[in-house]
Amino acid sequence: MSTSTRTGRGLGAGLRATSKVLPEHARAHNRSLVLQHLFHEGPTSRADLARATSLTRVTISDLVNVLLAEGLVEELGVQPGRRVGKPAILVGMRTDAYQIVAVDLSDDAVMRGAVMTLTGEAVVRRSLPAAGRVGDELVDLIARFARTLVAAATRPVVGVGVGSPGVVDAAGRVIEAPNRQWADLPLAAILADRLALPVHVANDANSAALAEYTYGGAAGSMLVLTVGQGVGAGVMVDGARVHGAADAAGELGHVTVVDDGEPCACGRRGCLETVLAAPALRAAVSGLDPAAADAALAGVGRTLGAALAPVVGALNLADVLLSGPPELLDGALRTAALQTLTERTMPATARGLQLRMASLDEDVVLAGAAVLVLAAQLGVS
Amino acid sequence: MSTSTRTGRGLGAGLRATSKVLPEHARAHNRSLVLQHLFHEGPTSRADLARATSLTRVTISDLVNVLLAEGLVEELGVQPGRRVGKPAILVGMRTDAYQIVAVDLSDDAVMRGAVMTLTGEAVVRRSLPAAGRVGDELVDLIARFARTLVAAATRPVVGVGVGSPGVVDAAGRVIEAPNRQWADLPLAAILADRLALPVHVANDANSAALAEYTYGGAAGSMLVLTVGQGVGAGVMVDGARVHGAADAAGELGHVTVVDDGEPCACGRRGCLETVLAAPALRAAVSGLDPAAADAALAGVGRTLGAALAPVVGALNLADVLLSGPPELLDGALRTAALQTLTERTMPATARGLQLRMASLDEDVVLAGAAVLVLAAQLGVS
DNA sequence: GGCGGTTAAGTCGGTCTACTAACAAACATG
DNA sequence: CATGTTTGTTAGTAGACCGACTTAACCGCC
Repeated sequence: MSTSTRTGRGLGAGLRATSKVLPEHARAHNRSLVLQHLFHEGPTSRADLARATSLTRVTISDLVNVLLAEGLVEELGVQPGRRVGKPAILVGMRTDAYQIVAVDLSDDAVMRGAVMTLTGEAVVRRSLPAAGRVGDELVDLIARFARTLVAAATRPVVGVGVGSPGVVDAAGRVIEAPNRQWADLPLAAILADRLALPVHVANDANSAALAEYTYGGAAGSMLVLTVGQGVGAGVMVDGARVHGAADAAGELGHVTVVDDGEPCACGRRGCLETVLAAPALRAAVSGLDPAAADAALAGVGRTLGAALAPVVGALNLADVLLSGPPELLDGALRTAALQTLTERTMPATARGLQLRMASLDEDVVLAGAAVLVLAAQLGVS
Repeated sequence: MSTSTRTGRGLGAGLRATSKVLPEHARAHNRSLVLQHLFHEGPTSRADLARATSLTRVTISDLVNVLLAEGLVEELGVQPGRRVGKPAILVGMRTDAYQIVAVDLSDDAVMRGAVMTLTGEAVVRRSLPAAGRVGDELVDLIARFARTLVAAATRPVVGVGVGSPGVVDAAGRVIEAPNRQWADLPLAAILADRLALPVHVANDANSAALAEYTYGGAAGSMLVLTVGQGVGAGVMVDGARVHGAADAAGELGHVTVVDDGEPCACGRRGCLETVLAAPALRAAVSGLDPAAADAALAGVGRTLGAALAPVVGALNLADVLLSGPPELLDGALRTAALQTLTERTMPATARGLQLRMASLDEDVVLAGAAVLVLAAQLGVS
């Protein structure tokens, strides 16, 4: 008999909080399963949904009836193909019945926003100069901006998604965003209160990763590098977004990659950002003839490849995506980076690895903000 | 109305399989929640369990009754502290009522195994020379070895855990392990069949990470580097083990870290293993006076720190653990690696980062194999 | 010493969820 | 036109959790 459960080594060290699961949560999960299938695979009959989810037809019918009543799905008539038996009635997700409001704060000079369909397409676009606005004033501006977007929506709005620079926790609290003079700011909660809508906030580069995963068809183990004024990253591992111990996952821009390199805005030297950010790349190739420019870009590519190799090796990533100006990234730089990456990782790791351009354009962050809402409100991603 | 759900960009690309959840799965989850609490926090009253899990006392009593009937928990009398109200009856997990058989295949010369308590302590140890045994012959040997361990157990055996080199998928199939001449070998299924017990197999370094997480009190975002004949790694992200796109996560040993470095067994040059594996370290310091040896080790530490910086930055890890010979690792090497890591990542990342020795000794892999069983059979980790 | 207040645990009935079994509807085929 | 096949619905059942009530055991205070 053992009154001393704690004689083991180091037991009881960390409290791994997990929360209870009720039958209703199970139902919510199954409901999401149905939506997820309809979202990614298109209209499907109840019987096929049952086969795909391995739930019974009865349960599927029940779930579909609820979704029909909510207006999230609709019946689309009988399936075209003529087969034996009673013809199936197709059920499809009404991706145009609801809309999502997305806000992109990654550019500190201009706030960008859109009303989007559930499939990630912008219906209405707005932007607003925001240079110099910081702190609470900026929050006010965002709230007003979001309100105009909500007003511009032509369908009921499911929620509001925000991609913000800085460190953002899972609850949408901005832990720190120096450029915006934000610290420990519960941005999601504030906006949810003012807009009376569900609001979800995440780091902009992490949002980009979500967008490429959900809308861009990227693999479940992948990394997205966003190259713009700075360099950011978002990582998905085994189909889940990586948050990190202090919600700061993806901070690759300020990892040192060049010994005794150029000084960086962060105060140190040789950060990835000092060679890979768009301004740095433009400076590196300005005034050079094409061949020399390619050589310069290839050099950056090799540096990038060397920096990514340990990450790819440790996580066995399937996709590495570059998001940013294609004229700078999608050429010698990408080729050299892929070659270096392949050379510096073992074949088992490099096999099946892709290093390609992100498939979404400058709307990545907006689309990712939409995915935040989609995932949280409907369980679809 | 939208018959064209698939007009979005790239929708329907990847099938993200998730399986249905039934109420009984919810119950299994809640049951694990109770066990998890008892395991990590020690004996607890039903009422306290209810408060900790936010389930009701009714449900907790029901779950506890089932666990009592199974002999997994026991009543331990009233709580010592005298307070108002009816004294609570403590319920404790009977960590000595069941045992786990663990096998460590990381050393190709000798197979190590143990009968372990649920708290990860070895009760019986066995080892068996295995040099030269490969392929099916080795599988036979493992099966017989495991059978003797099962026979040596003094309590009912919950299951068998195996830590193996090579790439192992979630189902315990060894995708490839060149040294053992294994390819696409369903090791877990074979052993489960022969032993008539649940068997779980995972990569040895990944097992080590699990062990440090569960028994060693490591954070939920961490990386364990195992340094021995070779170099392996296991990664946990946000409390979950990383599998990787092709189940090859943690292959850091063969990431290139030195340009034009020493040739490696894998056929390439300058792999981390060529500088960090125990034989390489011993060779690097042999015949040197202490100061020169420390300088050599510090050099390796700096190389290691530079290789880990991108990983730590991308994942925002809280812990990096070194498992291996302390006389080589726990000195100048570790200090230099930590310093380099701190210098090469941004403060937000480096803050709260620890680089320390693993807290478990040479039993790490065995303990990790036990966690495989613990997690899969009882939901505790 | 008795009595109210407090906390722990068990009991009973109700709700929710998904399942099995059986059935009606609609179509293709011979 | 009968038969077989597939779809979707209806009715009944078992599991899982909860709220409300009850019993049990203890403290403290008049």
